[in-house]
Formats: sequence, C-alpha cells, structure tokens
Amino acid sequence: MKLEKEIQQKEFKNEFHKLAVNIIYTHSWLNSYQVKTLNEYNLTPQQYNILRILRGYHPKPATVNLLKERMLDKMSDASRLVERLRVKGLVNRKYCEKDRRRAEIIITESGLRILDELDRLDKELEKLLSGISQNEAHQVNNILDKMRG
Amino acid sequence: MKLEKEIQQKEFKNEFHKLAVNIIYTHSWLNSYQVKTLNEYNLTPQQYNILRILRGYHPKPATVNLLKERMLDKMSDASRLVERLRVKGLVNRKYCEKDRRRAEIIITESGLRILDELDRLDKELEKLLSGISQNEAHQVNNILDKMRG
DNA sequence: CAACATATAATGTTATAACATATATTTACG
DNA sequence: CGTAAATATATGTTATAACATTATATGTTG
Repeated sequence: MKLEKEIQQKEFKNEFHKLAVNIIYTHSWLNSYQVKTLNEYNLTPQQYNILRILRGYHPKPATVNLLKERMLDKMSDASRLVERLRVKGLVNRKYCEKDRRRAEIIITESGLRILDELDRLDKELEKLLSGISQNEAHQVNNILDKMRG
Repeated sequence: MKLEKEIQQKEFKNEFHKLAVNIIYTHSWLNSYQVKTLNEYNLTPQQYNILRILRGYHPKPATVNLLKERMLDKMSDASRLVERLRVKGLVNRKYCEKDRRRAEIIITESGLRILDELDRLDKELEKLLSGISQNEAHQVNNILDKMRG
C-alpha cells in the first residue's frame, strides 16, 4: 500500500524524503514480523543475527569483536548478548590461549539445531515479500547498495 | 557499497533474503545518522517524529491515540513520549472537555521553532542519499510500497 | 625492561522499549 | 437507570540499548 496512505500523510517533499521514511517504516514492518516469529524460540532478532554469524564460522570460534563488526546493528552490546545466549545453552565461550584478552565463542549443537528449525523462516520470508518479483528485489538491493556509497 | 562486502558475507540465498538484510542494515545506517544529528537538539528520532505529526495538525490538537496510529514505529509508548516532550516545553497537554478520557496535545511555539531549525536536516538528508537519483529513489519507493501489500 | 599506549572484553549506570495492568470515562444494553 | 463492555490514557515492571568506565592482557618504544 502506498506509504502516504498507511501513515496518513498527504505527500512528501520529494522522493528522497519519502525514501527515508519508507525505509524506517518498512524496517518496522519487517522487524515486527521477525520479533513475532522469533518469540516462539525465545530469541531476539539480534540474538538470531549472532547465531547466524556463529554458524558461518562453525566449528571455528569467533571473538566478541568479530561479532560486533559483522552485526547489522553496530551499536549493540555484543558481550552481554553472547552471555544471554550462553545462559540459554546456545553458545560456548572460553578464553583464547594465545591472546588471553579474547573470548572464543562457538555455537553449540543446540544452537545449530534451533537455527535449522528457523531456516523455515526464510521460506516464510519469501512468502511475506512475495508481492514483488525476484527482479524487483534485485533492483532495490542494487539501488540501496549504491545509495550507501 | 555492496552489502555482501560491508557485512563480510559471501553471498545470500536469494534476492529476497538479501533484501530483508539490506533493509535492516540500511535502516541502521540511516538511523545512526539521524540519532547523531538530533542529538544536538536533545531529541530522539521518535520524539522528532511526534513533533512533525503535531506540526501537521497545528494549531489543532492531536490525541495520544492519533499519534500512536501515525507513528512510524507502532509499538511505542506514545503517552510517555509526549510526557518527555512536555517536560522539555515542546508540547502542551490538556484534557479534552468533550471526552475527558482524551488528552489534547499541541506543539508549542518553542517546538515549532526547533522543527524549523531541523528542516535543514532534509537538505542534509538529500546530500546523504545523493548517491542515487530522484528516479531511483522513486523506483525503490514504488517497490517497497508494493512489497508491503 | 619499564612505562606508556593500545586492544579486548566485561561491567556500571541511566534511559527507554516492550509488555502487562490499572484508572477513569464513555457507550451500550437489558 | 444500573451494570457491563469498550475506549483512552497512564502507570508498573522487566529487559535491553546506549554510553561510559573499568579490568586485564598485549604491544611499543626509549
């Protein structure tokens, strides 16, 4: 639906202004969906994000810094996020022997199993976004990549 | 820059999957900019959003519910957001005489003045997004509107 | 090697988000 | 009219985000 209608605003100053609002609004729309789905697994989107990064490294460990860099939301408190996942048994943390400042974080079998189940999310996501074609999604991806410079 | 490079991920399963991540990432990118700029005025993006809605109604009042509906982030706690703006002297709140459950909220002169200053943000935003053309912004807007159904 | 700088993670603190519940008022209905 | 349902907002509570600070280990340099 046209953004103007959804937030009941008559018009935008220009397409850039609308785009900024559109990204915020669409993110909120997408995030609500994700929160709702992940809630069944007692995970937040950020925790899910971390688990996926860790799966990408498995069975090699990742450090807290590495997680911070790769996370979508840069400002987040990776150290305590990891701790919450550890309490849930989804990751292990031990200290690196070569550099004892570092923590080595590895996703557990239990964490991998949950991610496996959650892979169905990708299918549902495609359904959620099915109002547009792969080609249209591709166009948006290209333009957003270009926009951020 | 290509999203794959920015978050150091080799590839995405498909364009829909990348699009979801791209929206989250681009939102975070945009939000950081907004937080940084609004911080000089001691405002959060949500408070800024509310002030702009109120300006749209001025000099007519808005209710808390109306703000909730029109806000970009639907889940937010409009009642306390308004209270924070009231403490800063940017809005007035009084009770509606016809329906004493309702609050009537009006932006103050001081609030309007701050918004005036902040209108330069729109110019800076255009600069921030200037990697793409108006036409490309328009394309993204159309596709996102279509995607949300 | 000592002293200082840097890197990495954990912790402290405050404000806010998210969710549930409470309060007050109005509306609906038998 | 009196009671129940619905509506509008405010408040309580808990977890988290955001930012600053601390703790510990490693690197660098004179």
